[in-house]
Amino acid sequence: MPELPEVETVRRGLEPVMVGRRILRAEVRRPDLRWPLPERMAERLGGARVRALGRRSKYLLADLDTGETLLVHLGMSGRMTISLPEGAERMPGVFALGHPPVGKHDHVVLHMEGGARITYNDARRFGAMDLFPTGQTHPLLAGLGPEPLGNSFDGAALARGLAGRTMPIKAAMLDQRIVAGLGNIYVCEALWHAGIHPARRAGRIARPRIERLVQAIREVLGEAIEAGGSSLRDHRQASGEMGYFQMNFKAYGRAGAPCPRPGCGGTIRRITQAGRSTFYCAACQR
DNA sequence: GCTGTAACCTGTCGGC
DNA sequence: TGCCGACAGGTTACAG
Repeated sequence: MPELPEVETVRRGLEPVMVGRRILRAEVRRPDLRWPLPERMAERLGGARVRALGRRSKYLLADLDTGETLLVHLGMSGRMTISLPEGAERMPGVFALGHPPVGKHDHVVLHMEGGARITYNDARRFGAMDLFPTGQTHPLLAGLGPEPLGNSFDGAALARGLAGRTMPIKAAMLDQRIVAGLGNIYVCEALWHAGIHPARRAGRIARPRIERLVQAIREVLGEAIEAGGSSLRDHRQASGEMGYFQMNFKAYGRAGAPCPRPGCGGTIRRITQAGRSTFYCAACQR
């Protein structure tokens, strides 16, 4: 699913209906996501006020005034959608009024102060939720590498992460310990922009090309967030709207199409690496 | 310790 | 129209 831009888009959509507001009631309809939901989650969320809504890598983090933080991961197919009751005052980021009927894969529903309803839907149940003491580091966050849009991510940091690695650069960029938040789509896109072949050994990429890759990652992620993420099968913004970055894909999902780099003339190819599809241009990615 | 692969679960799409 | 297999944005466990 959702890679960093999609999760950030969802976070921005949820912020106006969550931050500063109380969760009046939490409804757990199915407790077995990737792991069982935390004990008494509905009781622990009910009545809590959301102090802040942040993001680390692909995880959403809601700090509550109960001293706990709600961690949410959307897995491959998870969605968080907002609905407002009929007749409610319109809010930024929410364009539809009226609560839709609860769906088969709506696993958790948060009834918010102000009338908004936030629904966590995840058909494949690869997603996760947990509660942990605010200020502590959750085990799932402990080993994460630098945020690709943060100040600590630069050529030197990436070079340190790749040093000595014999795995393909594509696999290394998907390793959340090296850089956190990238997934299959944006790794393919960033490697295309940087002109780096996805099968190249990670530890053998020259420093100037690593710098170029860092720049490509920042640009691709930044542009994707501005476009509201990419909507393929499952992703929607919290408002229910689609994202539009898929219109800008240069390599991902374009097997057989001409490489869009001016003057290249190559063709986008699809290969399988570590069981995942990789799209690249063999002519201009070396 | 590092790397590659299978598995988790469900929906969608294309081919026959 | 219906069935079947391939594939899908992530992450973990395990084998080599």
